[in-house]
Parts: sequence; C-alpha cells; structure tokens
Amino acid sequence: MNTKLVKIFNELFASYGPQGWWPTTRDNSYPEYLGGPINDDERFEVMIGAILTQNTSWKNVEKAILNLIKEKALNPKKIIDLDDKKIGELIKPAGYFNQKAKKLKILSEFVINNPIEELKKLETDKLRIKLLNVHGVGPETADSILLYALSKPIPIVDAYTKRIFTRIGFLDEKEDYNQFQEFQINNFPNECYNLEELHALLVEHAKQYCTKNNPDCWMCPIYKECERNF
DNA sequence: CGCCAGGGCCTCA
DNA sequence: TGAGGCCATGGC
Repeated sequence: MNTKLVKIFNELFASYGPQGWWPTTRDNSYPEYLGGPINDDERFEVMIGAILTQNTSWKNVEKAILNLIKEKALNPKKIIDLDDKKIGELIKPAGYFNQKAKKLKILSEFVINNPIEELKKLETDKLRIKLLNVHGVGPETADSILLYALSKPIPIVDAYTKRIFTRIGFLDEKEDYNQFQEFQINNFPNECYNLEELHALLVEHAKQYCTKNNPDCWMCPIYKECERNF
C-alpha cells in the first residue's frame, strides 16, 4: 500500500523510532514500553489501563496501576472483591476515580465471565460489539483493547488522531469516530504491528510537535505533508 | 491561576 | 444523533 498516510507513518517512524506500545509492568516493576502484553495477566493490565487513561495523562495512570499492584489488586477477582471506595482510593491519581472504580469492576466481571483466551477466538467485529456493550467502554477504549490487549488489527481514533489528521487535511474536524477509523482502514495496512506503532507514533507526535495550542510547525518532521504549514 | 491530559455517560431537544 | 454538562487528579 502506497498512501499519504503510509508515507507519514514512515516519516514518523524514522523520527521517533519504534514505540513499543502498550506499556506493561513486568516483574511488578514500572510500566515499560516492551512491545505489548505477553500473557493474560498483562492483557488484563492493558484493559485496565485503557479505562484508566480515558481523558487522563498516562503519567497519572501509572501511579494508579502501581497502587493496584501494591495491593495485589491488578487482577479481575481481586477487583470485584474490593468495594468501590477502596478501588477509588487506589486509582485516585488517575482522576474520575468514582466513575472509573465502577468501570473497573464492571470490566473485571466481564473478563471473569468472558476469559481472555475465549475473547481472542472471536471475530473482530463481534468482539468489538461485545466490548462496546460493557459500561464504560466506548469506541476508543474498545479499539485500544482490541488492538493492544487482544491483538486484533483495528485502527484507533483518539483526540490526537483527530487533531493531526484534521491539520494535515485528511478529514474535517466534524467527521465522527467511524469516519476517522474508516480513513485509516482504507489507507493503511490492516496488520497489528503497524497499527500499534501508528497510533503510538501519532500520540508521540501530538505531544512533541502537534500540540493543541502553538504547534511547533517549524520543527515538525511531517511539515511538508501538512496543510496547516505556515 | 488556567489549561490540558492516550473519553464516555447522561440528559435533553 | 448531536450538543452540552459532568466527572477529578496532577503537571506545567
């Protein structure tokens, strides 16, 4: 496939290097970018992280995850045993802790009723619908879980994706989630590793150069591809 | 001090 | 179905 999006991917990859998403804690240490989960414990950790990072900086999520590990609570059985108040205390640094405490319990119950090895057997579309029916799991969280936790090839759309794609001129900002996703499906190889790196690279790029206010267009590695260049 | 951060739910028209 | 309000901590 030879599209402008692929070209941009190659340029971002050349600039930032492999990102190794999704970060996971291994050996009970700090979350690290090691290329994604390697077992069901880590896959569950990715799912929890996907909830916790909703509209929240990853740095704050790291604190919450470490608190859960300290309490040996980073597993679905323990989470459903703890009451909302206790979970709220543990995940407090991640913000929205009352809502997220409930979401974590609901997601944990979902995983207990639908073991990860069973989920992985499902077709992507059916699995996506199943995830979207879980309270607290919206489109971006579902797609993050599909791609990074369950290794299903599907593109992710987040605020950064919308910002960058809008500025480049791929889509208009009032297009919805599905249209930003369809654009990626139609313009990018449908393969996990590349999709994982694409999303991670877009996040990195949005943080380093394509910031919400005062983007650093002069130093931007994809300056010449962008309609916003001024 | 205000803004932003790897969204989603609820309400109301 | 789409816009607007709400949730909440921590970094800068």
